[in-house]
Amino acid sequence: MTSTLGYAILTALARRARSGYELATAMGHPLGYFWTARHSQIHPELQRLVAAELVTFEQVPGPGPQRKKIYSITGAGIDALRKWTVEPPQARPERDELVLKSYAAWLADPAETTKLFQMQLEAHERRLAAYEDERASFTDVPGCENQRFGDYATLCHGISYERHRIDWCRWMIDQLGARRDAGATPMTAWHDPRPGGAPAH
Amino acid sequence: MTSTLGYAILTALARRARSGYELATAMGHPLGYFWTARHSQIHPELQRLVAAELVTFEQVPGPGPQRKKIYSITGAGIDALRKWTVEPPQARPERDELVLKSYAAWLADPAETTKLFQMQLEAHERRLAAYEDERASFTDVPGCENQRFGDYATLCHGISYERHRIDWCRWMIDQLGARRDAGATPMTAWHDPRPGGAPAH
DNA sequence: AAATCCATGTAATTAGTTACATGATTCG
DNA sequence: CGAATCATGTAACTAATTACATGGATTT
Repeated sequence: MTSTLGYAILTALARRARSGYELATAMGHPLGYFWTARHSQIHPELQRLVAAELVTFEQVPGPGPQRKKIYSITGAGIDALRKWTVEPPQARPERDELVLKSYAAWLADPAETTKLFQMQLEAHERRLAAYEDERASFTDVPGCENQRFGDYATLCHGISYERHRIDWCRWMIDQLGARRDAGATPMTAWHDPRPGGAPAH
Repeated sequence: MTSTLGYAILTALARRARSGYELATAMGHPLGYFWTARHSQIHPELQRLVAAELVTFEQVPGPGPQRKKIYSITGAGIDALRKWTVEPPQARPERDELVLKSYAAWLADPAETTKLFQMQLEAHERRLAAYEDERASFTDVPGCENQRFGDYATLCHGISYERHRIDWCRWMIDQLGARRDAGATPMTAWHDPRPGGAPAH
């Protein structure tokens, strides 16, 4: 019955008890990289989770109008989360505006399209660098029963995703700059660099 | 003013005129891989696009209650689409249920989590094989001013994406099976296979 | 005769964003 | 004293899905 947002909140509370405010800001890093919600969505969802007895709260004094609530996950909450974790995710329809733009790119000015992909490429490169820095702060690879395994696994996903995006943006930029008569680069050279030598990242 | 769905429809109509029904089914392949909508969303959006004069329609007889409408893009529609294509996409919050599950995986039974990732891996492998088959049907790489460039570019994106997902799922499965005491595999060996030898795909 | 496809629309509901509303504490 | 932070909530709106509603043509 619980929505995916509900499970995202349970996932966060399983790590430690938090206030609704903390949850809303935690939907920044690292949870926000793969699930986000505003406080206006979080507060009503917490009320539903409390009603379902998957979560409880403890009222603690201020700051603010003395009404800070610290939410924690219950035993039933942990059980529900465990079950949900191993169930196949419900298929979400893909909606990727940049890919859509690439599908319409034949209509646009190649120089302008190149600028767009250049900007996107740089954004992905910045994100990749930040993720790699963060990964470097791990001295060991946490075992899968360790809470920190989640941090590491999602970081690995982020790094892999940014690299995929960087590869594709670079290929797009190359295609957009290719002389029509000289023949475009077949994608294989870009996207299957594993066996032999490859363009350096 | 036009929504992204509006531009997705313009992108489809720029290729050829279609009925609302055809648009709804075209949101299957290939457009559906990066933008989808149901007919209940498409029909009202078409009405808005007609009102904005970005699209016109021609009523043609049946089948059905003699009210089939063939929509085509106008000159103003092409202009609007060209402008939109090179503008930076509006940031969409990431929502990835599988990554969220990986973040909660430390709580779940590793054997069950492995099953989940194994299923996901197989689905990605099937999709990759289908995309690669489709790519093989291209005898040349279309130039970026060619309408078919859009098909090729989005196909390349799909192939790159599926490979990234396959890499990550395999790494997850490996981690979940790793003996805790023997030490987990550092991600670098999986995710940075470029310079040296790498596990075969 | 029934099922499926072609074809277009509206209504109800859920998910999510933006804006509105309030108020104490802390830092500069 | 003003701005930022901590803190919780509701209201209005947009986006999107599911369900409701209709009906002719074609295939089994």
